[in-house]
Amino acid sequence: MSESFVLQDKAQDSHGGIAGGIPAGCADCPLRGKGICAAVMDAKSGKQRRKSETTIRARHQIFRPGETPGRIAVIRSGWAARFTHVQDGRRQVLSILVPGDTAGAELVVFPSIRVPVQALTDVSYCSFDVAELKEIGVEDPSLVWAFLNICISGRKETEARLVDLGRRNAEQRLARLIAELHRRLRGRGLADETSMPFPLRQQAIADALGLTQVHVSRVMSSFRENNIVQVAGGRLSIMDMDALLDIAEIYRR
Amino acid sequence: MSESFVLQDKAQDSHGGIAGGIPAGCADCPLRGKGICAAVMDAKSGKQRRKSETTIRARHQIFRPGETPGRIAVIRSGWAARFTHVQDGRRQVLSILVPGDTAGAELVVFPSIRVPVQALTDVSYCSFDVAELKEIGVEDPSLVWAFLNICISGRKETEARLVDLGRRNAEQRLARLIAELHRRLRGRGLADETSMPFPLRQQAIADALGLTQVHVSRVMSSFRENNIVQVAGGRLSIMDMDALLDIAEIYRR
DNA sequence: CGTTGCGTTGAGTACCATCAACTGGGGTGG
DNA sequence: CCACCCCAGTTGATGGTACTCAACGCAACG
Repeated sequence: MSESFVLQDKAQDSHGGIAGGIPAGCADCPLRGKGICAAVMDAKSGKQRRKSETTIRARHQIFRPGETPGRIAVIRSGWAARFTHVQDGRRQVLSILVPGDTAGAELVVFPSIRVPVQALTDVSYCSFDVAELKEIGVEDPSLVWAFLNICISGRKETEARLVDLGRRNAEQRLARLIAELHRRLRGRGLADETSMPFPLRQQAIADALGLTQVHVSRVMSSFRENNIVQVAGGRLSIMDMDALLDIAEIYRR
Repeated sequence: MSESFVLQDKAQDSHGGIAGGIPAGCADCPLRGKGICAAVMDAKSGKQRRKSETTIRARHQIFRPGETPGRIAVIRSGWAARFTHVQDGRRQVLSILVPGDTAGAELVVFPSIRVPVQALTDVSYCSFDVAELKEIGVEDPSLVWAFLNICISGRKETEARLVDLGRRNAEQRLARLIAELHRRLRGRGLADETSMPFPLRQQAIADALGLTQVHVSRVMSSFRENNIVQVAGGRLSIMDMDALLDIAEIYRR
């Protein structure tokens, strides 16, 4: 259903305008021209500079609750998850972040982190200083619109997940998660037509879908037995896209 | 968990600044000075005028899917719900709107309605023209920030609900819904310490919590039997706030 | 070669759904 | 005024999806 990432691919401005001002390391970045990066680099003032790229190991946290990092992260490679804990220690994953996604956008409004972000694989990300972004925003509202865009898209995505948890069974949830991830990765050139990188542990899937790891295993097994999807070597292959979308209740035009 | 409505009560500017430009009907509005209304009325340009107040009957829709109303609604009285349908006809309520809440904020980014909004009671609301808002936003970014604020707060709320559906049982979900609504209404002076207006049908609660109406009835009954909450005459009374917050796993400082 | 992490599988169970019957209030029309 | 219906909610019986607990397989790793 919802597009998670509607950020319009802005006109390729690689050779025009502020070409000379492109921060080092962005030149070859596949995310250049999209999302926050596009908005920042389109900004009239040349103030903002990408902070140095940071790398963080799998299982470590990019943002910790209570922190006030003062910077927003754009994932450049690897997968991460935003999550919360409940009383008894179980987790709920709020969203899964793949390259091109933004973490910590709420810092524009709230100074401190309430939703920790954990790297699911080794992750490298670029940081943007919130204070600088705000300054730019004053002169150039298009940046703020870009934020609004990201925020509203993210909310749409969260709401889609809410419907899944409220009104769909485990098979549908899993089928939809897979289809959704595939669609997002495809849109960024990170997956081919029937397969994609898939570093998610079953526990992470369970935490995202409101299930237990054991049950995710069962549903996965049933998908495998029915030749619908298969996971091997860190990749997921969709063997029967029609069946998958059928279970997911996603209809192509 | 989350404040749904963090919009700072801006300084009372009723007698300063643009006092002369306050649209008719706003003068006595309790929402004046909050949220979008505040941002619009603080805007330097005097362009925006509140559209005439609209009233809509219970069960009717404020926004219909596919529509491009070109205006955003701020609920002035009554309750409404944003929802979606799934294949088999069941519904999932994405959020419940009470006076002061905004409906259709996504129209700033997407022109057409994807999430219908239904009035749960008779509802009256004020409309703001999206095109005009955008114009104002160009001159005065603070309006866009107000939108960001609303959007991020809304997302926080949705995510809190996501955790409920993913990781909490029916009792906890209901307790949390009640506590949350009470907190929101309290913040707007629409509820007293232990009771609030409560026009929700059990089916609407079920649709919000991912349950069936029958099960909501059972949980409600158990709350009543344990003297925790009670619904009568369109109002809900919290007889035992400690027990309620305890079930909800909400801890007061 | 023990350990650790991840996934699989089985047995028993709980929570909530489903189906269905029934109550009671409020409106409407005969 | 009463019969009727509709709507919202209650209650009971039954069943299924997903949870819990637990054992086990397997690969990676030190």
